[in-house]
Amino acid sequence: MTRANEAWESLMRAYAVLTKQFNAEDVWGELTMREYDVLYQLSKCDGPLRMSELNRHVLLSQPALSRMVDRLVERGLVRRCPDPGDRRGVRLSLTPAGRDTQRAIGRPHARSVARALSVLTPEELDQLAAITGKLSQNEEQ
Amino acid sequence: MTRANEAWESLMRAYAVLTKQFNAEDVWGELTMREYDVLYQLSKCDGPLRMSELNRHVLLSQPALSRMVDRLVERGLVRRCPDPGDRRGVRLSLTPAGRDTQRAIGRPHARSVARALSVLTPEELDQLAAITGKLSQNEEQ
DNA sequence: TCGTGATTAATGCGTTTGCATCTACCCTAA
DNA sequence: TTAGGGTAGATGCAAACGCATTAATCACGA
Repeated sequence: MTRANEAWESLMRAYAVLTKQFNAEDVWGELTMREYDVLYQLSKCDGPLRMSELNRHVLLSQPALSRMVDRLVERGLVRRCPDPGDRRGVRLSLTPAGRDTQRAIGRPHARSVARALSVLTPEELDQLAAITGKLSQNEEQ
Repeated sequence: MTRANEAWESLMRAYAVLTKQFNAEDVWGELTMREYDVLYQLSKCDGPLRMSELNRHVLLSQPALSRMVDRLVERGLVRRCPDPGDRRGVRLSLTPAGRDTQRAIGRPHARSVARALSVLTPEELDQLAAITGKLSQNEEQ
């Protein structure tokens, strides 16, 4: 077993353990964690986001994301507008209600995250962010 | 945004990007990535594994895991035996065919992993493993 | 011994997912 | 201008998922 494989396994394990822990917390209200993730990704970019761009950051297949956006639009949390420059495309953005919901859930969730990662030193947090950032950068081989 | 939150987001992003990348590789044959994960977890422990223990390491709800094991048993890859010490429990282990399948898929997948993580130095790999290991250790708050 | 609460895994059921496919649109080159 | 290949996102459908609940067993104290 190489070092790379051990590192990946350890990363997966941390992701699984922490995700389960966060999911068990009682902060999600009317959303699932996956739905929150979509709202969060949209909240980060001020401008509207393309479906395909959003799909790159979310762990869902393209059809699953398409339908999840359907539901979020129906619930009044997300807006789906045609892209003026590309009539195939779609521009997604949060509605005010969507932004409120994201914030209301994001606050306590951020506290959970901070608590779970409080076992790390500030240096380790920086190292973790730097290393994982490097990993997601070279998206294509 | 605290350092902890940035680190967690970066970790999530790396997990999403790499998972999608691995999933797109043509190495999974008759298994899904989630099914492979179950076989892999079983392959790591030589002794039989309890359902609840396995569920701790896999990103699936308890009922979903129960039914996935059903399918894997039906396909002859996993054995489900009663636990002699606790008649509520179940002991899971790989069949020879399950072990073969895990190895056949694990080899090329391990190469994909090594390639994807080759952007990191050996020191970074060690740091990543150490830090994520620390994260999954304090499983309970 | 018995009863109460906790734990383990399975099942009913409505919802969500992924795969394959489809439609609509973009883009380049002949 | 138009044909052909590529890309964006939606849809049909079977499979898989999560939530809530159940059945069976354990464990401990009265």
